[in-house]
Amino acid sequence: MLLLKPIRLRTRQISQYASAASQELSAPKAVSTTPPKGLNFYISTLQTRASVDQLHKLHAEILKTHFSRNIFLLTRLAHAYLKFGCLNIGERFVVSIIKNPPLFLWNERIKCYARKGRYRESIDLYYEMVRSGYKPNAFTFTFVLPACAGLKSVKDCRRVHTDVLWFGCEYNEFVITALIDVYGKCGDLSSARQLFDEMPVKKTASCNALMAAFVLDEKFDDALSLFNEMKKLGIPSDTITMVRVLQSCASLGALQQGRWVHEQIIRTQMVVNVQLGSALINMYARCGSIEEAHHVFEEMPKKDLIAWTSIICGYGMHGLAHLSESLFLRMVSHGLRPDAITFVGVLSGFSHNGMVEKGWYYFKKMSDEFNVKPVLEHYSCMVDMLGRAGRLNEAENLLKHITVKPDSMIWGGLLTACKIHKNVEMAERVVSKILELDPTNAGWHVLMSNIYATCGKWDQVAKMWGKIKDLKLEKQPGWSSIEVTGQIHTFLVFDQSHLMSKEIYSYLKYVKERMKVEGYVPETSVVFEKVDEETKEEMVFCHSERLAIAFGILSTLDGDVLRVMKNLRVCVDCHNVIKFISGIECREIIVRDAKRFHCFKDGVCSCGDYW
DNA sequence: CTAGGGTTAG
Repeated sequence: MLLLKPIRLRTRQISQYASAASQELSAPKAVSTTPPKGLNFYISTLQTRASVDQLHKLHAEILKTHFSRNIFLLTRLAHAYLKFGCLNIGERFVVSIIKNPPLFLWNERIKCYARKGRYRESIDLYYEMVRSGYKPNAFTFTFVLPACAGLKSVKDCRRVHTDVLWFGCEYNEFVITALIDVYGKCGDLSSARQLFDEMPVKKTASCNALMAAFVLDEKFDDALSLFNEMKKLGIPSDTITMVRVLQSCASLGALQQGRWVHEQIIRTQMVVNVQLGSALINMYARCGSIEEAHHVFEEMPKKDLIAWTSIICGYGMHGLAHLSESLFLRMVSHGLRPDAITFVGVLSGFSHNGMVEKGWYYFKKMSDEFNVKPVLEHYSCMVDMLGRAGRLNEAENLLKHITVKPDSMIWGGLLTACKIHKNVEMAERVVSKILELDPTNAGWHVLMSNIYATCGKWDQVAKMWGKIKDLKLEKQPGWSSIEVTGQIHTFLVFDQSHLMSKEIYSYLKYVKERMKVEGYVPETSVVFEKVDEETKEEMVFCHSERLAIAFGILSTLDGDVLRVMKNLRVCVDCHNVIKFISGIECREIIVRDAKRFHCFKDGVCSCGDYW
């Protein structure tokens, strides 16, 4: 109690000085006649400086007074510089003048390093501080923990976490939220969840942090249940919550839920800022409704680079490369500078449409005109584009001459092209490169064995599968999902676990018979195992996308659009069957595969059978 | 004298 009084007195004193100072500033002539300024004047003026420039001027003024060696004032000055992000100047003060900085200055330094992305230095400074005998407080932890997140360092995170307990900050909600965030970003979801569960009072920010952890770990269902839980508990959602929820809907392909969230945003008159707008565009695009994505885009009052990039990528994914290009040109005419990601969107769009010349043109334009240096992803688009178009030698040549080190994915694009164009010789060359870089991924072995199978080299196929078995590699199973009345249903290959399994299989049988009447022969070349023709038919018959679509047809109304998601690429036979179903059922069927969208309507697909 | 969670591709 006794301590409070002088502090109150001092605050009043400072504000008196401050108002005197502002009067002084509005009457410039009076400067020479005013009495010398006191310490309090400088301290309060320091807090009101709006720019580094103003701070420099005040600094110069202080150096001319007898306060030039006043540690208290210089500490505040260093603090003010650090608040503006002037790390070098701030640090110079600490090194040369302020030998024993007070806690708040340590905190500000740790924060400054962390915000500049110099995470290691931020964390090391924290350790140095503790070693020097300072007691960190809750502020310290909320500054150093994001640095641990930046490095994704669980080791540092745990060490700091023990300090949180040791110094008694484990009940501070800011600290807990920061801890949830770091554990989430480091991939330790269970620690994040445990901290969250033990929180007595949960708030919006802590929910958002856990939701981010779910999304990062691809636990989208959990993210959505947490969102529902928030509503039940009466915890308000904000734009950050909505961004996370929309990301989850986008990943799940849950269009109906996404639409519902959009309605909520409109109903609650939430401000649609660029982040939320981009998240909406992305959700609609990735859920197969490019029209709605475009609508959101046009309605956004302010569009930044990311909003433009989102819609450009959206059109690219949907195989509408000409629209993607015209939006790109519109963006440039609005004076925005495209970045590396914008070009990935544009180039991948051309790649899906086989527009090789346009692709090359933009690839050159990128560095010549926009000063964007090509990185691995751009080369990857070009290799896919050339390879898919059958220009395998050009693709291989490009890969040999790039300045960056190719990864297994980019070689993988070429390997896929080798499969499409049945070039075993190049494939063998390519796969050896891939296996040097990524020897334990079963996917490459499978792909290579499939290439051997297309050419009838069954002894080699057997050899590849032998390797998979010897190395105990696991093949990624194919799955597809579909949203029906807001519920996501997931199917695996051969899946018979669904409640409507019987109906699904008999529907598919019916489709097959109708197709056979019209002269359809199952495209069994996609089955790469040496089994008889009948078994092969059975195997493609049970592909997951087919099960999902059959279920969709059986459980929705005539004319409803079906939207299906698949983790791998669609096989040729399924592509034929889906085209047929879209014709006989008069349905629009939109399938999102690992790379792009296929929109089936009236017996044809938007990809023009090029994928 | 300082606080936590956010947008785009592959």
